[in-house]
Amino acid sequence: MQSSRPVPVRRTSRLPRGARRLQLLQAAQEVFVAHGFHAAAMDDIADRAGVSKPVLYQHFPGKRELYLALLEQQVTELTDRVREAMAGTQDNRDRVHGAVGAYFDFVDAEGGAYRLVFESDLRNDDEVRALVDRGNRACVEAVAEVIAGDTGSSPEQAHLLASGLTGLAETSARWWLAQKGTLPREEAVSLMSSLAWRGISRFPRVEGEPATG
Amino acid sequence: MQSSRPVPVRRTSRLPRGARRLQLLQAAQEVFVAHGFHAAAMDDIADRAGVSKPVLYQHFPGKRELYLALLEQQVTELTDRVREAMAGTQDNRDRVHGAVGAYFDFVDAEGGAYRLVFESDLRNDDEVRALVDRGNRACVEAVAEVIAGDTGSSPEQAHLLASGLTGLAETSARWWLAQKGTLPREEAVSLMSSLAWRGISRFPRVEGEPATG
DNA sequence: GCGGCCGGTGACCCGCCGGTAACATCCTCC
DNA sequence: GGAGGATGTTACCGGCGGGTCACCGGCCGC
Repeated sequence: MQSSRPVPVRRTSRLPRGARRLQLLQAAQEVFVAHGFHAAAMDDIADRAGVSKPVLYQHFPGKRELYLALLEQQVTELTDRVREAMAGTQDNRDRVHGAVGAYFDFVDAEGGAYRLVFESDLRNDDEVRALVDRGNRACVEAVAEVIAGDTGSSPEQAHLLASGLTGLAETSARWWLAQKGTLPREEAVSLMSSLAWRGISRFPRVEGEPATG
Repeated sequence: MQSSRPVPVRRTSRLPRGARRLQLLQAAQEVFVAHGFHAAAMDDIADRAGVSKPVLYQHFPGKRELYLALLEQQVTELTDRVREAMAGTQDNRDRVHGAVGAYFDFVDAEGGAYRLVFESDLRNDDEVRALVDRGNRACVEAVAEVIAGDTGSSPEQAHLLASGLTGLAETSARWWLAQKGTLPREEAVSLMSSLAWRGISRFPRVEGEPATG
């Protein structure tokens, strides 16, 4: 009963520029996450998007720039989550719980995009290194500010402590992800935030903060 | 006054096989550390050793194998340091201090070889990933054993806690290295081991261990 | 209904780099 | 003092993959 027009369902009908760009980013992310930067070929990405290679170059100047666009997204994603966790409360115990949770959520996000940030195989590229470092420093800074404010630590000490705590969160989140299934998220987050909190609370001297279980 | 024999001081006189092999490993490590696996060319390594490329292939079957040999050295180096720190005392506070110190020393070793382990850009290679993971797990395991023994934690909890502590040590060590000069090693290690110890001591329930300042 | 243009394609180019083949040199040992 | 086997060298190959060129086709406005 329908018109029997041939229209043989092109694998991916033509897309307006904006939509195509998003689809390409999606495809590129999947490939980069799965294989890393070096093992990912532009042909792979184009194939994954059901499109030919020149289309990629109509939207991005090169492989590296495509990668950088995705990386920046994820770096921003993580730093936002961490900053929100730190700014969202005045209770330091909650801050720790929230920040640890932020790392767990980031790592657990659909698609494994965290790999771009934590397992990039292009860190020898100056721009990539700068981007990743900037994200790291932003997270450390957010934590260090509170530490410096609430303890007698020097800025150098506060930053070192903060880097340790972010490392604790990142590493345990990744461990939990790898062992997924053995511990529910909430239990893992609670466990690790307890560890972090017991460590950092009442450091050198706190300005009046109850200890916690 | 000397004999005017031409003998134009060969850049590197011939070497017996064993010595050459060591020299090549050294040169390769320098190049891999400086540029990572992908950006390092076999020609670079050969040049660095003052030798031509085929010599490399007389000693190693390929670039990947050369890299793996170096990587394994460093993985072993780290796990040995950590295991020694855990086995070298019965005092858990000392264990924490020693283990944190192990990470700091590893990261601070001449040549920056730690990058092979912590910043490898070949983790998408199965064998590389397996090697790095094995090292990580060995460190986590060494720490988790003590935690599981001295607290009421389940094995899963103990391993998660241990992974967090190793992450704390690794990340803070690398931060300290990057900021080198602002804090002396002993102060940094003491600070971070205090943080870790305050966190982990008296976890769920310890079997009788004094808290520490 | 047709010209232009936007979105898309197949085929190609070429530089880099891992890996090798063929040849040179020197040291040893008899 | 010369055969033989290490040790090294020069010159080359081949393919992988990033990046581009010339071309196609259908839809839109006149």
